[in-house]
Amino acid sequence: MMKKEAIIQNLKEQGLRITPQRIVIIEVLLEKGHLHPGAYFIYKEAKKKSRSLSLSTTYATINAFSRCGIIKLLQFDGKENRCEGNLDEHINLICAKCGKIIDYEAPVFVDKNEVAKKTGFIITNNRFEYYGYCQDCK
Amino acid sequence: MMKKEAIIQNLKEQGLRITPQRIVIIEVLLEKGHLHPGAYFIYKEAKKKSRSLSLSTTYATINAFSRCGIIKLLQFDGKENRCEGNLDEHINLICAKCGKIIDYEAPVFVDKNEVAKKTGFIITNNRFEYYGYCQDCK
DNA sequence: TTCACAATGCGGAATGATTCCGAATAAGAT
DNA sequence: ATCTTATTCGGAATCATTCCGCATTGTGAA
Repeated sequence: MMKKEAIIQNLKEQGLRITPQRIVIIEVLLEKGHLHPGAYFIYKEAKKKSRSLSLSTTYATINAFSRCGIIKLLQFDGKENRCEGNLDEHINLICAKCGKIIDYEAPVFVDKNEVAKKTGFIITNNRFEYYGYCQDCK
Repeated sequence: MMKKEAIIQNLKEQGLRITPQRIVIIEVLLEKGHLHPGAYFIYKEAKKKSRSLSLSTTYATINAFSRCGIIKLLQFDGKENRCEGNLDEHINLICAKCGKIIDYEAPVFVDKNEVAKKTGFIITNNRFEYYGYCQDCK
């Protein structure tokens, strides 16, 4: 994940305004990003620093950051969605019991040009996950 | 995907009862499984054959089939979940515009034993997806 | 075949994370 | 300092899915 100043610069270049709310959310993402935090967790953490922050602003900010490529949203049905700061192609190991998400660096050898040639499908994004049980829960 | 009789046999062995509702849903899955249908689509199709079928039964049945390993559920936040009959490890190409899902057979070179050794994580299930635009939508 | 009973089906209400709304506020350019 | 418009806020709305209590029905045993 980028440094705070670089993120702010990035947002400015994309025409987004830098607000106190967005700054505290950036800080939370930098401090807790490795936990793959959900919106509510981010909201709670950020609210400690900026008392008047609302949940809907947190959602709007997360979505804006995702559109800008600052973070990636991991969407789950029935459960909370989660934020990811590691934008490199990797596999997420997701514990079915405690919900912990572990980044596992492993190159996935798929040739995107070959996918396009075979199927006509243009790849813009990916999602690789293994479900199971983490060390603590198995 | 298995043949109808094999699926019924499989369900019986796992202690599930064979009801008319379940039979028509099996039929729809066999006929339309390649479309990766959602619960509502399955409900609509199955209702043509069995007039009194309810949506909640359709959900319950899909969940039961998923638990029995007949199908796999692809869960999406905000959108409908989708059913998958292809239980082999493969990558789904998901069109961001029309929602079409294409099966792409490609071996993923991850050694599950090595994952367990490195991280202590026991893999039970997987989800590999590429998002982008299909031939018709790009 | 009938019986018994747990599994299943049903419709409708509840759920809950997320989005939407309109009015108030404030960031950033001139 | 002023103006424009993105952003914020709280609460209401959304919507796929699950839950609820009660009615049916599949299935094994008698």
